[in-house]
Amino acid sequence: MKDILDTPVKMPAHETIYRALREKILFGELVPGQAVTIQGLVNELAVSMTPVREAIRTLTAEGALELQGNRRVCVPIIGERRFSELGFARLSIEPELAKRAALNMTPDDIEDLMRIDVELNKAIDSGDIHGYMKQNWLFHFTLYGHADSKVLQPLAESLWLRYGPLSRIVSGQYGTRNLVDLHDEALSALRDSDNAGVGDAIRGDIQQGLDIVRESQCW
Amino acid sequence: MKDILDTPVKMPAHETIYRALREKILFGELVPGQAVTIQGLVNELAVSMTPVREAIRTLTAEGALELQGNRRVCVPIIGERRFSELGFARLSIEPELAKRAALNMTPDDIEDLMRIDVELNKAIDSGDIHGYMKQNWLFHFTLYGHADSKVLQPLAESLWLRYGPLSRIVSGQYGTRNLVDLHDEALSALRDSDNAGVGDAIRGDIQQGLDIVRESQCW
DNA sequence: CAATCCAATATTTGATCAAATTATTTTTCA
DNA sequence: TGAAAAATAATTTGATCAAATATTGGATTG
Repeated sequence: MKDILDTPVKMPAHETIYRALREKILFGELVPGQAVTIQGLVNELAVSMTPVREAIRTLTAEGALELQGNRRVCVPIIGERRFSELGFARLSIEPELAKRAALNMTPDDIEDLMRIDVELNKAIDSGDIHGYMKQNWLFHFTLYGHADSKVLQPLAESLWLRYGPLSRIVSGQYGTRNLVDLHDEALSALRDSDNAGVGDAIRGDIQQGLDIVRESQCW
Repeated sequence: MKDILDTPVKMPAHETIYRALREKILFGELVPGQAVTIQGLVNELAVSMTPVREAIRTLTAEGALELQGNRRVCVPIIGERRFSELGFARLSIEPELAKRAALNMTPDDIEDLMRIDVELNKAIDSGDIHGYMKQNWLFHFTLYGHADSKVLQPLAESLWLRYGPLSRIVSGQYGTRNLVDLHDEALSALRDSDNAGVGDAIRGDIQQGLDIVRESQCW
């Protein structure tokens, strides 16, 4: 019989490597165009090739990395065309995910989200770009997590992996001062159990972010 | 300097393995719940572990395979909940993809699609389920291919990888006799350069398929 | 029924080979 | 002779394999 405490204390190396790389991409530590070499990671992380290869394969399948013809991989460069697709997909998936999440959330869950929003605003006020990136991600995905979705959530994660580096560039250019979001509207709708309203707030939040990136013309 | 003929004659082993497995899942040769072991593939395909691991990682990231807690992998079992998500995502992505594809298609491209539709109908008439699965996939994805989409198309492929096994089960239960589609409507809209109409036809086609699977209650 | 052992399987490593990039040298032509 | 192009060598990187290690699930046994 399985124990209730089902926490696997030991994580496979490929999983560890995957998470480390993923974080770097998601929060913009790796810039678009930057090469990611297997051997480089082998040396940097003191592990063997196979788990590194697996981590890279996973990230590549998720769109976070891209195979260049010559069997090299790099962080993809997003042009206007792909940005448009990314925006369409995010607007199609994430509001629905938020709506489905709202359906399942308890007052405690909402408080968790409020705490994250507080941290987020602190990061904005202090100009901490990495903190902003992280808390913003955390806000969206602790929300989405409550949808208990095995299909839509991975899709959203894949889209954020591609959006992250772009967003990081824009934040780096303009700082965090004039960043705004519709998280308060989302939280307010959550408290009112207005599920559709949560979806609408998230849609607005995404649209706002997309507009900022589009205006910055970083391609 | 590089030659104009840049055709890589040799494909990496992990790519070959990936494609073979992918086909089997896509066209229902592997049924939901079926286990996929690394060693099994090593013996079956007479290759080494590393490329097999990579192929499995890629398919897992695409949702075509699923990690069971105990580091085993199997073809995922789709329940009602996930089916609903799958349907929502397909309806959100694929009509848009079709619309964008229509924008770029020449009369020759449309003829290619008509030829595929002829083959598809032959497969239906002869009760060839595998042929039906393959030609139906081919119809949708040669269409989608013209959208030249690096974001939406991979999403659609990922969704089909999960939809395939389900669709195969239903076809196996009821045969190909009463299968219908809206491909003629799509082709007709294509000939009229009615891009939105192409999207609508594909939406209808997908909805029809979803309804059939839902009615069959295969969970 | 629980603890322990065993077989099957997954994970990781280090080594080897092949391909691609970069650096260097040689050749060619004005 | 000098500069650009071509060829070649050296280095880096990727792909594959086979062996060693670790984990899991089930059988065995007390």
